[in-house]
Amino acid sequence: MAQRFRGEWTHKVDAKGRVSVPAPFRRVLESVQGWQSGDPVQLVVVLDQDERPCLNVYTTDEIDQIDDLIASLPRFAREREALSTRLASGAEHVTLDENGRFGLTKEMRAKAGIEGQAVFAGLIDSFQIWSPEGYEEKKARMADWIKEERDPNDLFELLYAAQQKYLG
Amino acid sequence: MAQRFRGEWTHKVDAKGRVSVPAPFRRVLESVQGWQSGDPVQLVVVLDQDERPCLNVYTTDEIDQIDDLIASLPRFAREREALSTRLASGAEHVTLDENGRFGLTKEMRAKAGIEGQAVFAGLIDSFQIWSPEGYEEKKARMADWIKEERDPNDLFELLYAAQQKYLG
DNA sequence: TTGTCTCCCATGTGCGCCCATGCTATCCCT
DNA sequence: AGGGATAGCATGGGCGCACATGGGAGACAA
Repeated sequence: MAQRFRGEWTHKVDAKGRVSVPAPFRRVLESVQGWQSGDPVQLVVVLDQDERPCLNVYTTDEIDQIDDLIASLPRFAREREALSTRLASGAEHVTLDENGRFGLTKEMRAKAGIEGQAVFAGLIDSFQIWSPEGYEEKKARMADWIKEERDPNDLFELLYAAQQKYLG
Repeated sequence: MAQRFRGEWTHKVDAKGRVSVPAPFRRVLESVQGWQSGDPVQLVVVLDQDERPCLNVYTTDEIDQIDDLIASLPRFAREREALSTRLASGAEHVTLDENGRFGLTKEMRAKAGIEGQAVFAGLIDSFQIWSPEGYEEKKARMADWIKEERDPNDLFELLYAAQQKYLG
């Protein structure tokens, strides 16, 4: 089992809009199919599907899987275009420089509300980038949601329910 | 896996009706079967099948697949004729100049409502060209549609649902 | 001619590539 | 255990090239 994205880091956004991807995350990005030492490290940055002010980042393997799902839909289906618009138009293919950095475009920064600092938060098979304030708020909301959704308090119960829902 | 069309760019339409194809899109267009460095870059521009004011652009590989798809439909099916009409009559085979530009005919510009600026929007294996206003409207519609369609919260849920619908 | 499209050449700017710096944590040797 | 060397990492900055855009000259049609 490949390593996964775990942990939180806060990094600076420099004058050119560049951010360093946390080194442990780079290790994961390097673990994709076919990557070799020396190859440029690649990733895909996607605006949040729920229009929250944050960016979702995927490995190329992960995004290939999503692309394949979409490609499996009928070519002119409305769903296909709607999903592609979200997952492709609001996205960007990026390669890291030799220091493990990449540039966030002005639009991306604006939509994610990111200025001087960016929080990198691992989500197992992807990670997110938030402004420090946005991230605090998200964490609070998630905690609330978990409390509402489940009584009483067991995360594993939630996981089990989700499994039932999607895997039958 | 080849790179795919991702991201949004807004480029100018010059006095002669020319537009620059975003460089990352050119890279994808170059990735078609048999292309070599130095070869002219080719693409196919098609008027929208739903008669929206936009242009759909495909790689030559992709258009071949669509042609095959149409050929596989029953010869007298209405869908077949409708699709062929759009894809043949309202389509144009184009090669880029050495700066990565091509000329939009007056007719194309008129039908897509494009004047001073053109928005290029990636859709994984094709991309679209819109006027800035038209594109904003489309995105709003797509967002509305997604909101209606899915209960309550995850875009990927919608993706799974679409798969169920089409693939059983 | 006039208008339209195509092939070149020109230009400025922004982004990506590369080199540099300082910090920290780890390891190794004494 | 302590101290010094070292390697990995976050961050800064400079420079050059690729890219977006403008315009001129020629080709072809009306």
